[in-house]
Amino acid sequence: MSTLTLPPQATPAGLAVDIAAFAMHQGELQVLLVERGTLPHARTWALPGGFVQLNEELHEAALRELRTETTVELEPRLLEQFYTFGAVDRDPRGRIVSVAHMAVLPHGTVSVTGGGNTLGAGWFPAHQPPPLAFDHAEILAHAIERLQVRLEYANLALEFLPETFTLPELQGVHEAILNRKLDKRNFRKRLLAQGVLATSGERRSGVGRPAQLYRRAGRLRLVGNL
Amino acid sequence: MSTLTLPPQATPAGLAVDIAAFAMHQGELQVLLVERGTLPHARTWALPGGFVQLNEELHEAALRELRTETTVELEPRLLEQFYTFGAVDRDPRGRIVSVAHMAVLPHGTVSVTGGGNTLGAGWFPAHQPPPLAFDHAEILAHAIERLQVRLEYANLALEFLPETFTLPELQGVHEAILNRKLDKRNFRKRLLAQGVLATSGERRSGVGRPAQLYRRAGRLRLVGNL
DNA sequence: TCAAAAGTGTTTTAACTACACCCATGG
DNA sequence: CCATGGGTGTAGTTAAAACACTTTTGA
Repeated sequence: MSTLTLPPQATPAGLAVDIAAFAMHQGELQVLLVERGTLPHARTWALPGGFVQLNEELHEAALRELRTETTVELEPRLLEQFYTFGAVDRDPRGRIVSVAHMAVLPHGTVSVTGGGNTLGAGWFPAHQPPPLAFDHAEILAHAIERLQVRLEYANLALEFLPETFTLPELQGVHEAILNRKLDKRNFRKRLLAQGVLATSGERRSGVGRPAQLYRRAGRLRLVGNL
Repeated sequence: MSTLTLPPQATPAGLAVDIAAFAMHQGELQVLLVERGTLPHARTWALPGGFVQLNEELHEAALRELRTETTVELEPRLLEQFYTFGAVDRDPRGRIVSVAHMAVLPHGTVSVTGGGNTLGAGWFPAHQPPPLAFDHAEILAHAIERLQVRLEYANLALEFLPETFTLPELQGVHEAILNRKLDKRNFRKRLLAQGVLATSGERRSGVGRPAQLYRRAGRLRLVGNL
């Protein structure tokens, strides 16, 4: 597992992945964090992540770390590498380069428990995270930025919701990601004009007037590269 | 230089950088390639690149490789990491992960010669490159995509030009990067409305009517991260 | 005076913003 | 009947696209 035929001029560095995994809970954008159980930064919250194995692809490593460090029940709906953090001094253990990924976990992904070397796992407000280990605060900030960019031209918000959903729910996802309020009428106009939503006939009961249910009319998203 | 205190679970991989360095020549977007002198892919054209040293930042490694593999006279005006290519089988020597960078070399960067392990270096049409080693064709394609995106909201095209330039020259840079023709009147309107150009008084003589010279009125670009 | 390249305006269209009231339901 | 949340339309503004002729210079 550890034998390697690198050329002599290659100075091996530690290769890691970190994952900023997002979900919506209580109408808020939340990020999945783990409490580190080992040094450095023991008992500090961090993004889930770990070292890449020699025979696995980067996004496979990200998925594996998500699954072993936190018990999330569902498959991520989107997993995308967004930047590689490689500052010489970012990890006191030596030169460790982290390929940072952004993941979207679908609706229903709620209970998370620690696993592997972590003391625990939990959801935290993505826009106001607790103090984080290493350079993970920076990584998280960039992940949110990328999430906001993706929101525009992929219809990424759908990934946060169950198969059928109402327009106010969808608007809530957009607002939580962008961290600002949107105009109801303009939002509906824009989304419906895209033609990617189909009405799903039924209605969902609540406190006030029932809302029209929609489902996606279009394509799927891929987990993978670029 | 090669001693490292990585934790035991870290499986060291080779860490490399590759650079897609662009410049404008003869009104065409060109990319800097080197002819490999060593196996694998000896005598094949490739993006300049190489292994990152343990004590250097990723963008420093990219600059160093640019300088040692190709003799380029000038500093790049922009150097930006854009994606990390880490497929298990992308390099026959073993697991080597490449943090790909995009660079813009300013006007005047013309003569390039090989250096280091390369047999030679030269400029090639970026949109129609020769066959490339490893996964470098894919890397180059993504670099061009990123260049096109950056063109919009950074005024990146200025980086390809000397300090003073004419609007037709600037339009030519945009057209070469986007690989399509633009409308002269709309281009001028849009660029001048941005207010980042200042007239530079003088005029440059040529075949037809002389053109107004401009210079940037605004900010500088940084070499570095994000 | 001709060739060659620079320069210049208007109209149409699409997209985004701001903004206030009525509707359907459950309690 | 009232509280709660869902649903609807218009007018103004801004940004982009299409489109053809005149001006300045050197040869």
